[in-house]
Amino acid sequence: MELLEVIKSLSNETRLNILEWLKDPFAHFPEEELSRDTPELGVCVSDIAKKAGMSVPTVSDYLKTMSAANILIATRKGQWTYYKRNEKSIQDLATHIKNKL
Amino acid sequence: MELLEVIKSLSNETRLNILEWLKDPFAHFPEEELSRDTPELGVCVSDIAKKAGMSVPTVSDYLKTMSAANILIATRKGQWTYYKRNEKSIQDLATHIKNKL
DNA sequence: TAGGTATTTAGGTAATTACCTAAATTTGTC
DNA sequence: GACAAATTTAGGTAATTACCTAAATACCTA
Repeated sequence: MELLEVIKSLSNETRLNILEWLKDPFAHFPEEELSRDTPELGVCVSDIAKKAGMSVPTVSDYLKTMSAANILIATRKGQWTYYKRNEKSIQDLATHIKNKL
Repeated sequence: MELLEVIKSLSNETRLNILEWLKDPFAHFPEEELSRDTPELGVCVSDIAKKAGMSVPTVSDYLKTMSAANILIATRKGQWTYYKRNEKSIQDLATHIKNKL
């Protein structure tokens, strides 16, 4: 785990919000958006961008940064890219801070 | 705890290094520097700046940022300001990431 | 009060990050 | 192949962060 990269990927309010929204997508995104597709893959870029109130390219880049840091998992399905949390990496981060930092 | 403020205070390589050096000062700073004063207060600004290879004002500002985020504890004694880790806040951060993020 | 050391504050420039719009790419459908 | 939708890439500007030097402040001791 590249601690600095992970921390940097979380050092922005919108990115931190996205991570929290994805903890419980049904609480944060309209049901009709989620149920269009397989919700276990996560939420697609444009739905997240809408929720964040930011442009799609900006949010696309945020999501890419977070999945490069391994905090999110991206799944391409057709023309959509879905993002969900990488729970293992998030727990690894907590453990690393607890024991090593 | 202001999660974003804490994360931002850690989102820099030098600041992250400082936090690690302070975990075991005797392993990272010359003994004669530490023993000049009461080591339980931590390490003074100029010793940390020397170790980091950066200017004193830059490091002074880094340390201020980290103690504003409550990750370090500052103690002024005479003309020196000593900094040590705030172990409780670091554990709180780990717990917060584990359970809430 | 004078002078020395440690630190902080001020003020500057360079690098990075935060966003945007426009253009290009990918994938699905007719 | 042509068109449409979703995403990504490119390229730009504004804001923030990363540093520095110089100046100011704090505290000690003679």
